[in-house]
Amino acid sequence: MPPVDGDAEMSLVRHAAPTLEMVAARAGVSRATVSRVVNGSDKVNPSSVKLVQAAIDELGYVPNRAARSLASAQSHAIALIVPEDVTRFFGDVFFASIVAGINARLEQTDYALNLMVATQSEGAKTMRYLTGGAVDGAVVVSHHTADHFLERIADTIPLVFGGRPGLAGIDTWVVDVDNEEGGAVAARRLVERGCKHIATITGPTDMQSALERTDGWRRVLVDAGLEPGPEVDGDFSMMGGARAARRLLETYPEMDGVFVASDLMASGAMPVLLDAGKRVPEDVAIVGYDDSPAALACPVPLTTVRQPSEEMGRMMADILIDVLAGNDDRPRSSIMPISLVERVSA
Amino acid sequence: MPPVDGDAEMSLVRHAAPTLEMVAARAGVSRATVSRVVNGSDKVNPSSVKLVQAAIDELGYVPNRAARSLASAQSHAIALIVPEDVTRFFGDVFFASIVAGINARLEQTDYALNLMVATQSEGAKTMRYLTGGAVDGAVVVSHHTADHFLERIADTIPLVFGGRPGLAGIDTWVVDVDNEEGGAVAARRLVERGCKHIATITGPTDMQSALERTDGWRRVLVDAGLEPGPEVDGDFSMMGGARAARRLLETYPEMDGVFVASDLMASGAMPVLLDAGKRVPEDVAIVGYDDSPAALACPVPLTTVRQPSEEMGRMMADILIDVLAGNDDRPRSSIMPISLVERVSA
DNA sequence: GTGAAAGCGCTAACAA
DNA sequence: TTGTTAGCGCTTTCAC
Repeated sequence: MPPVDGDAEMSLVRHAAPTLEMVAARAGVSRATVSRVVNGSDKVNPSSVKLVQAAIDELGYVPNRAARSLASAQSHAIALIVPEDVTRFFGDVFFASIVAGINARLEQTDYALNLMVATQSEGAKTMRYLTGGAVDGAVVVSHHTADHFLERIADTIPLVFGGRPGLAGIDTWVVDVDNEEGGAVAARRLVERGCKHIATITGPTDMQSALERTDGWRRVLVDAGLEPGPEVDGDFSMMGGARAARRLLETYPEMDGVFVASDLMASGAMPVLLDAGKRVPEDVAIVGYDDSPAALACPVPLTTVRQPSEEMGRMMADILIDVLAGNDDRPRSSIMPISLVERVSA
Repeated sequence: MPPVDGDAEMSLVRHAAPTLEMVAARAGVSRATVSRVVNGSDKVNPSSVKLVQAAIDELGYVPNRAARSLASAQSHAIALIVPEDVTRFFGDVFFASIVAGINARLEQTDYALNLMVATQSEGAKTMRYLTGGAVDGAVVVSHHTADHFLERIADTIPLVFGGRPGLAGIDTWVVDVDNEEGGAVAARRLVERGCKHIATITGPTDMQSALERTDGWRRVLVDAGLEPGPEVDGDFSMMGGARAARRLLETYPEMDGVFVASDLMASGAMPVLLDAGKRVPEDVAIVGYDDSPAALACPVPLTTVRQPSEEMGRMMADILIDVLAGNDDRPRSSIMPISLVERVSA
C-alpha cells in the first residue's frame, strides 16, 4: 500500500514539499552541499552554487523550519512579550509603532515574530513556552515595571526591554526614549519664541515618563532665567487637557506659552484656549508631545515632540538579532533622541 | 571528550533541557508511553500516567516544539496576517480587541501566534513562510479587500477572515459583524425615545461598513413612518464629526436625534451641539458606535452600539482550531450580533 | 571543496 | 495497554 496518494482528494492534489534531498538529487550534489549553499557558506565551489540555486528555484524549495530548528537547536523565532492587556497595549499608537519597527527589522531576516500576551494568571504557560526553546530570544514592551517571571526568563534567553525601564534586578538590554530631553526641547522652543509665562499640562504624576518630561521643561525655564508657570495634571486624556486648560486660564491668565505633555491632551486644551479668545500661537503658543494623528487634527496644527518609536522598535530587534548572533557586547542601555516637529501652534 | 560541559560558563550553568527519553527513564516506562501521556491519549494505564506525570513535574519536562513539529508534520502555530500598515492596524481599538480575542482563545491551546505583517512589496517572503509549513493555518484581519496572494495561500493552509469581507474568489471562513443591524439598533433607540427628526453623521461613503450602518438607520426610520433626516459625512474622525454637527445645526435645526456612526465622531459632534445650547439628550439625543473609550470621555456619557470585537477574535480562532482538528464543516460565514450600550446621551 | 554518516527529540506505525 | 522501530528534514562533524 503506497502511502504516496494516501490522503489525496479529488479536487486538491497537494504536491509534497520539496526537500533538501530532492534538491541535491536534482543538482547532482550531496545534501551537505545544498545545505551549505542554502546557509550561505563561503566554502562552496561557485559552479556548484549555480547548480544548486537552479535546482532550488526549479523545485521551489523552502527549508523546513522544524527540521532546521531541531538540527540546529535554534528556533529562528523571537517573542514579543506584552505583559499587559492587549487592547490597551495596541490601542496606544506609541506601542503600535514600536511593533512596526520591530517587524521592519525582522523582515530583513528570517526570524518569525511570536506574540506572547502574558496575561494575569497564566504566567506559567508563558514561562514554559519561553524557556522551552520555542524562541531564541524576546523583546519586552510595556509601560509598567515588568513582572518577576521575566527575571527567570532572562537567564534562559536574551531579553531586550523597550519603552520604559524594565526590572531593577536584572541586567539585560534596554531601549528607551529621553523623556527629560523631550520636555526640554519643548520648553526651549517656547523660550526661543519669546514666551515669558510658560505653563505645562502634565501626564499623571505617578508615571515616570510624565515626571521626566516635566523635569526637562522646568530645567530649561530655570536655565533661561524664567519663573516656571503652573504644572497642571491633565491625565494624558483629552478631557483632562481641556480641564487643565480651563484651570490655567483662570489661575494664570498671563500665560503666553504652554507645554502639553501629550497631543491628546493638547487637542482637548487648544479648543478651550481658542474659545476663550486666545489666538494660537500669537497669544498662547502650544507645544504637544507624541506627534500622534491628534496633532494634525487640532484646529491649529500642533508643533510637537516626536518620539522615534518605530526606530526604537527597529533598534530593539537589531540588538536582539545581534546578541543572538553572538555579539552580546552591545551597550546595555540605548536612549533614543527625541525631535521637534515644527508646525503652526508654536 | 565529553560534550556535556562544552559551553558551560562560570556564572551560568545551563542544564540540558530534559527530553522525553529522560522522562521515560525516570518513570521506568517506554518513550512511547510518555508521548501518549503528554498528548493525552486515553489508552494509558492510570498508574503509568501517574508515574509519568511525576517524572515530568520532577524534571520540568517541556516537549521540544521543533522535534514535535518535524515528527508530526504540524507546526502548532498559526499566523495572524495583517495585510496592512501595522501602526494603522493596531491603532484601531476594534482590531486591537480582535487580537485580544484571538489570543484569549489560543491561550487555551498550545498554539503559538505568529505575527505576519504583509507589507507592500514583500508578499513573496510571506508566501514562502506561510506555504512552507511554518504555520498550520492563519487568521486574516483587515479593513480592505485582501490581496490576491492570499488566494494562493488559501489552498495550502486554512484561512479565516475577520473584520470585513475578504476575497470574492475564494471559499474560506469569514467572521464579520452585522453593520446594517448596528445602524438599525441605533435608529430604533432614537425612535423609541420619541425623536421625530433624526439625522445621521456617517463614515466615509467608500467604506462598506459605513454604508451598511446608514442603510440600517434608514430602514428603521422608514419602517417607523419617519422621514429620514440628512446624512452627513463625518469621515470617521473627531474633527469631521464636529464639522458635520455644525452643518446639521444650520441645515436641520429641528433635529432632535442623531446617529453618529463612530464614537470618535460623536466626541467631536457633541461639544458643538452643547455649545449651540442644545441639551443632550433632552433637546438632541445622540447614539454613537463602537463603544470605544471615547464614548466615556464625552461630556455626556454616550449611548453607543457595541461591536463584539473580542468575541469575533475568539470566534475566528475557534473556527481555525476546529478546522485544524479536522472539523472543516463549520459554517463559512459567521455574522456576529451587535448590541446597544445604554448610557446617558440617548 | 565535497560527501558520508550520525544524530537533533519527537511521533506513529506495528508487534507484542 | 505497552514497547520497538523507523523515520520526519535538516545540520554538522569528520574523513577524504
